[in-house]
Formats: sequence, C-alpha cells, structure tokens
Amino acid sequence: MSSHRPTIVDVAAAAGVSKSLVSLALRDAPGVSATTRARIMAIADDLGYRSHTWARALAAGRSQVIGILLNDLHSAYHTDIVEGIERAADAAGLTTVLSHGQRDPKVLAQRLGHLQDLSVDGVIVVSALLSPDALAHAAQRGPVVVVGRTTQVADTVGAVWNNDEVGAHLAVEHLARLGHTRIAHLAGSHRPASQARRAAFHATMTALDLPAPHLVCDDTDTVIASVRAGATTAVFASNDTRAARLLGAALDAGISVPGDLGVVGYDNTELTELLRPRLTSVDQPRHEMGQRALAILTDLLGGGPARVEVVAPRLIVRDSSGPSPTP
Amino acid sequence: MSSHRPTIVDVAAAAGVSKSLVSLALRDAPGVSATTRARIMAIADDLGYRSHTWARALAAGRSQVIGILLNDLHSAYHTDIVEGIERAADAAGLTTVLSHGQRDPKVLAQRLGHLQDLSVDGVIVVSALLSPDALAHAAQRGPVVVVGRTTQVADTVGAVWNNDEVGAHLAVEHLARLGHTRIAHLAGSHRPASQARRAAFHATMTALDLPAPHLVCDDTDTVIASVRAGATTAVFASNDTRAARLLGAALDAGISVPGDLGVVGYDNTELTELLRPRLTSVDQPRHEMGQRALAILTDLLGGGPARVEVVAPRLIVRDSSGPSPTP
DNA sequence: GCAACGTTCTGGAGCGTTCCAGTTCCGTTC
DNA sequence: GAACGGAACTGGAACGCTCCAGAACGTTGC
Repeated sequence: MSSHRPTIVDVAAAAGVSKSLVSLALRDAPGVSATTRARIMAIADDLGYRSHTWARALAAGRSQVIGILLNDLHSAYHTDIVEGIERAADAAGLTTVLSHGQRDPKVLAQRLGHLQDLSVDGVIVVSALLSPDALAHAAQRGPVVVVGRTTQVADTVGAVWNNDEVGAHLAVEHLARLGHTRIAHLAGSHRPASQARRAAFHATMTALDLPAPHLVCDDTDTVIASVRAGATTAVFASNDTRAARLLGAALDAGISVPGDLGVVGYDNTELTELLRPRLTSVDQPRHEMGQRALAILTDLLGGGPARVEVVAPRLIVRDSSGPSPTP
Repeated sequence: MSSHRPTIVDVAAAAGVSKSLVSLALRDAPGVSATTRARIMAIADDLGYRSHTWARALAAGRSQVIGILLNDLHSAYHTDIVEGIERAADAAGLTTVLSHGQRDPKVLAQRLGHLQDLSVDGVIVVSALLSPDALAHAAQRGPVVVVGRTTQVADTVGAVWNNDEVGAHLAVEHLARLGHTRIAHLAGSHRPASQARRAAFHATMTALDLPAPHLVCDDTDTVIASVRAGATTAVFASNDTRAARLLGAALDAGISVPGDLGVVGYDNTELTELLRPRLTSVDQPRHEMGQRALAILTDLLGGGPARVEVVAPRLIVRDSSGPSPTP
C-alpha cells in the first residue's frame, strides 16, 4: 500500500528488466525489441506510471517545456496568440506553461525570472511592456522570443510583430475612401506599436492630401468635443478597447455612429462583435504570430540565429464605419 | 568561459565551503553563522546563482509551485480569480504556473495531467467544465481545489463557488421591485451553476407570486420574439456575455433597453462598463474566491481536510435595468 | 569452428539539490 | 586538564531520470 508515485524502477521490477531499458522503451528510443517495448508499455500503463518531467529534465538537460509570459490575462488580444503558440507546441511535442505580469514591467521581469528558474527550454514573451534590456538580459539565461513590437534589441532575442504601418494605412485609407477628410487618431501609449501607428497615421494623412491639422490625442473627451465642433467625422483608434470607450462616449453624447462619426479600431478582438454598431477593426493574424514565434524559438533551440518576422494585418469592415456625413 | 549556469557547487568552491553549507545559507536555514551566510549570499549573487527549482523539488519532495488550470483565457470572469490566487500565493511564498483547456473537458483533463506531471505541489482548477470524476481522479495524484460550482464530489477535492441561488434571487427581485412581472430567464448550459441559477429563478418567481408561465430558454431570438409580443419586459441572463448578445439583438430589433426591456447579467465582467446601456449585473467576489481557494489548498498541503466554501454575490445596478414600461 | 558483427539489454555515473549523520572546533564547567 | 555541549560545518546518499560504455547472445561469413 505504498502511496508512492511509481517510478521507472518500479516498472522495471515489475517487468523484470533494467530501469535503463524501461527508460528507452518509454521514450520510443531505438534498441528495444518490439515485444519487450509493448510489454513494458503495458506494465507502465497498468501501474499508472507517468514520467517525472523534472527528473527527466535534470538528467537530460532539456525539459521539452517552454514558458509563455503574457502581459495580463485580461487582454483578449494576447490570448489568441497564446493559442497559436500552444497549437504549434503541441504539434512539436512540447509542453507549455503560462505566467503573466499584470501589465507591470516589474512584475513581468520577475515572472520571467521565475519561468526561467523552472529551467524551461525557452520563453516566449507575449507583451510589449518589457524593456529591450530586460529581454536581452533574459536571453543570456536561455532562448527568448518576444511577440509584440519592440525597439530593435540585441540580436539574441527573436521577435514577431504585425506591420503597424500597413495597418494604420489600411484604416485611414478606408475612412478616406468613404469620403472622410477630417480624420482624427485616438492614440495609444508611447510604446513602439502605438508610436508606429501614430506615425503611419500622419504619413497616410499627408500622402492622401487630407487637410491639416491632423488631430491626435489619447483622450476621448477631446475627440468628442472635436466631433461636436464639426472638426472630426472619423476616428482611427489605436486599439479596440479605446474604440469601445469612444463608442460609449459618443452614444452618451448623442453622436450617432456611423452616421455622425466613423470609427475604426485595431486588433479585431471579440469586442468588435459584441458592441453596437459592430466595430470595424484592423486584424492581426494572431494565431499565425503565435506559430511563427514558436518556430523562431525552436530554431533558436536548435542553435539557429534569432530572427525578427513582421506579418501583415488586414482590415475587417463592420458597421462602425460608414460614408462621411455630407458637410 | 563556461557558459554553464552556476550551481551551489560553484558557489561553494568560490566561498571555500561545502555545498551543504551553501544550501543551508541560501535557504535561510539555521546552523550557519551570520558572517558566513552573508559572505555566501554575496558570492552567490555575484555569480548570478539562481536556485534550480526542480532539482530542489526532486531532492526535497516539494516544489513550492502550484499549478492553476483555467477554462480558457478568453473569459474575463476567470482572470480575476487567478489574480486573487496569485496574490495569495505570492504572500505565501509560492510560485504559480498557469495552463488552460480551451473550454474543452478533454483538453482540460490532459492539461491537468501535464500540470501534475510537473510535480507541482497542488493544483487549483478554475473551471466548472471538469467532471467530478476527473477531479477526483486528479486528487489521487495530489491536492486539488476547484473554483466553480460542481455537483458535490469526493471529499478529497476542495471547492469554492458563489451562491447562485442568492445571485439569481437578487437579480429577479431587483427587476420585480422595478415593477416587472413578465420576467424571462436567458439560461446557460446544463452545468451546475447554470442549473442552480435556473432553479433559483423559478423559485424566486414563484415566491414573488409572479404570473406563470416563466419563460426560460437559451436562445436570444425566442426572447426577442417574446418581448415583441409583449410577453416579456425584463430578462435575467445567466451571464454577461449572454446579456451582451441579448443587448445587441435588442438594438438590432429596435427594442430599447432599458425602456422596453430590462436586462440583468451575471459575473460583473468588464463588459458591463463597455456596453451601452451599461449592464446591471450580479457580482461574484472573484479575488476573494481566489484567495479562499489558495487557503483551502495550503490547508490541504498541510494535511487538512478538503472543504467547500460558498461566498455571497451582490447586485451591481447600472443602466440596463429600469422601471417596467406601463402596460 | 572461430572471428566479427548487430541487436538487445544492463549497470553505474551524473544532473543540482536536500537531508541526515557525522566531524571539528571552541568555550564551559568541575 | 579532562569531559562535556553546542554551534558551525562537511561528506555522502538520495530524489527519478538519462546517457554511455560495455555485456550477453544469436547470426553470419569464411
């Protein structure tokens, strides 16, 4: 009645072979006859044997486990990326564990450390909040890939992000094509992705010859005031949550969307379908980004160089963007 | 230029003491003089030593890591619970790792197995999708606490959930007090929590002497049709997402909320503030639930019995519920 | 009939840590 | 000055596994 978790030694004893052979058999390694292997497998199963991941890792030097660190769990955006990673990891026979950092760079860095303490084989950071320094530092301990735009870092860190320039361009062009000329940008933080979207907003406005000044601010009230004053008829928001807040504020202010105001978000989260009007948004291919991140990581594990991949976004048109009101 | 991660042996060599002493010093164990301890600490720090969690776990038989399994990452509801758990875990000096099961009982069971393969000290399951059998089975391998209502299981599994009866009662009573008599229930799945809410809906309707029949269905269209027919003026939805869909459908159908239709959700997720009108909802004390789950788990680790705790929800009134339209 | 070979299997060392039973050293006490 | 006791420290076994060198055995070829 030993309540002990069975080990390969137990299996070996039951099968009348050495523990080494059990190890080989269970790992599908060559050098074990088919019949013996089958017998060992059956006995292991019978005993309820499960391999002890970390004992294995300790002995083998690899754990076949990768860590995923995400910004926070609240974000609908990050989770699809995680799914992409996990699907690819499953296919590659890797296990994943998650951790998250509550949107706080300090916590993120700490959790990244914890993850690496577990001696996972590598870490994928799904967050743009970690400084290049922190990433480079972590990369000294083990392979690191970041999903999310960063200012370019040490070439030891792999990265995947979407092309924010293209995304912003798609959004603004779409609004312009609907006849809007007074387009504002509801901007995000000062992180690289937001910066890029902001810069691309300006560039596109200029390229399309739309009349200056181009209103850019990070504050809903200012935008609403501008709409009321007739100085803005459409807004490109730097993400869906901001767009949702703007939508709420517009309805509160009696501004009809898309009648008086066209709105385009970014990230194509599930919010887009829950809000009314449904939100036009720029979609990042999140699953694909996750897959690519894992591919970069496995290459890194195989001794390859860290590379950066940039994927293309596309615009999903829904109800929040319509023709410009005739002036 | 050994790129090797430093071990206690390296630290011991550098400090000119035995590895045992280093181990003691780093763990703050007694039997080390203050000066030696300080010296060892300094040297460890210097070398960038970090303890190898799983080697430690292997030797000590405990890892000080607990696993958290969640339903899926998309759910705004679960994430606060996780935060509650993690905050408590931090305070208790435990590390956490997450995993999730994509809303699929099969995947959940598999991930639960993976988590236990990592030989974490215990697992908290934040999902109501796992069968009592699966939970009991997992509990044989190690301590398990579930957050979310389950039909009562083996007394080896700890549990926390909110009092759905009280929650449903609060919602219906609120609507009744506003003058609604024709209240429908937009029901959830057949899981225990939904069942309980449904049953409590009926019980409350009866207790309040509201006229039968009490419409219960899980389909938005039917509810909308009933509102159109004048047979329903208010809806208690089994969760916020369902309520959000109903809100969308109502607006699509030209039904004004709360004018023609009062809506109350459940879970008080962030959706409640993003939607218009803002959603009245029943709040579960999610942080508290997470904390309690961890408390139960640590008691379990200490050899205590598994217990079940039920916490009280409360109603948060917002804009989606207003006085009944005069008939 | 014997060497050479391939296949299957074994024993022991080692991964980084903890734990336990000692050992050493120093200050007290009688 | 011998005996004791406690604090500080050490060495080796153990945790469950992998890896490697080599043993055992049957086949093949000459």
